[in-house]
Amino acid sequence: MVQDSIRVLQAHGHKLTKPRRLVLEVLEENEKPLSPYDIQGILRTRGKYLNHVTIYRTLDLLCNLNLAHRMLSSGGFIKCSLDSTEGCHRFMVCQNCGAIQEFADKELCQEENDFAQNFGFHTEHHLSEFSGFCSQCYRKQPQLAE
Amino acid sequence: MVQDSIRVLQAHGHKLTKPRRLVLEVLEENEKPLSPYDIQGILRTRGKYLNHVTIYRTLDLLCNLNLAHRMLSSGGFIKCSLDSTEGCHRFMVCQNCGAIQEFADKELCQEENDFAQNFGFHTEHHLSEFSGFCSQCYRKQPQLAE
DNA sequence: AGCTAATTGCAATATTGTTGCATTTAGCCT
DNA sequence: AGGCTAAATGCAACAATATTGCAATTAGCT
Ligand SMILES: [Mn+2]
Ligand SMILES: [Mn+2]
Ligand SMILES: [Zn+2]
Ligand SMILES: [Zn+2]
Repeated sequence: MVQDSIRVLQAHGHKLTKPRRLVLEVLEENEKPLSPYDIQGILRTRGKYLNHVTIYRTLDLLCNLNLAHRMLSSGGFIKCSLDSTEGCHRFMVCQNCGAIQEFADKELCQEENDFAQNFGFHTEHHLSEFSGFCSQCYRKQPQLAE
Repeated sequence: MVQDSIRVLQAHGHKLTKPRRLVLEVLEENEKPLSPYDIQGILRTRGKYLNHVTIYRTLDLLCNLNLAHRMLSSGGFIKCSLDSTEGCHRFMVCQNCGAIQEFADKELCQEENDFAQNFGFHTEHHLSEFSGFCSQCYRKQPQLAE
């Protein structure tokens, strides 16, 4: 919900502006990653103009608050679809249809922390992207996954 | 070793050219991620000029062969420091000094695969970046990690 | 309603990435 | 060793993405 993001935004002392609400709305509606200029384009088709600088700055802010993420695979931005996963953001990216599913798992985090600990590394944040095939694409075109 | 990468390169039917060797050497020497233009700059200080297009194309190739990776955190490229980890590339990134340590773990992969399977997702590749503090930075400035 | 720090838009610039095509070259074959 | 050719490079032009400083606007407060 856009409303939830707005709450977080304000809880951190940021203002709720029209541009920020518009960007949040676009991210909310799109399950696939969007570039800053994608967002600008989508808004333009609705008669809403935002300067790209504003969009960049908004996305920066949202990423800092973990309300959005930048995907490694595409470089585009996507809304964080989970709450209270501070420090753990995991994505399954279908290499066929591009669909993205975010998930989180405390046990996985724990195991990863332990593993890194062996190197003397103290983990604060976990970020991962698994690429493969979503259930639909796997069923439809199993040969792709050979 | 640059030599190892060259072998992989040739095993896939690609030519070993001067530009490719130069890029491999630069990646080999630098433990931190470099952008294409960084690489060009480094080479220039040695009197070696490479067109940026060539560097882009070389990095593309190296990434496709899993001889290099593009880091999520910085966007820069870094040499893959492990062999035979086809489909699994994990990094610990020190948020203080920027040092990067690559590692891999089959068990972790298995658990992640199983987890994704619950969503009907068939995982092919694992990519992850953990950010935190390397042993040195953690010792020196424990307050940073609070 | 008025105040003010935060935010936005604008303009200019910088950086990063792509494409088509002529030239060069690595690896192979005499 | 010298020639052949597909692969790779460099160049030029362009396209897309990203950053900065500053003046104008505005959200959230009193
Ligand atoms: Mn998230
Ligand atoms: Mn690797
Ligand atoms: Zn799919
Ligand atoms: Zn460190």
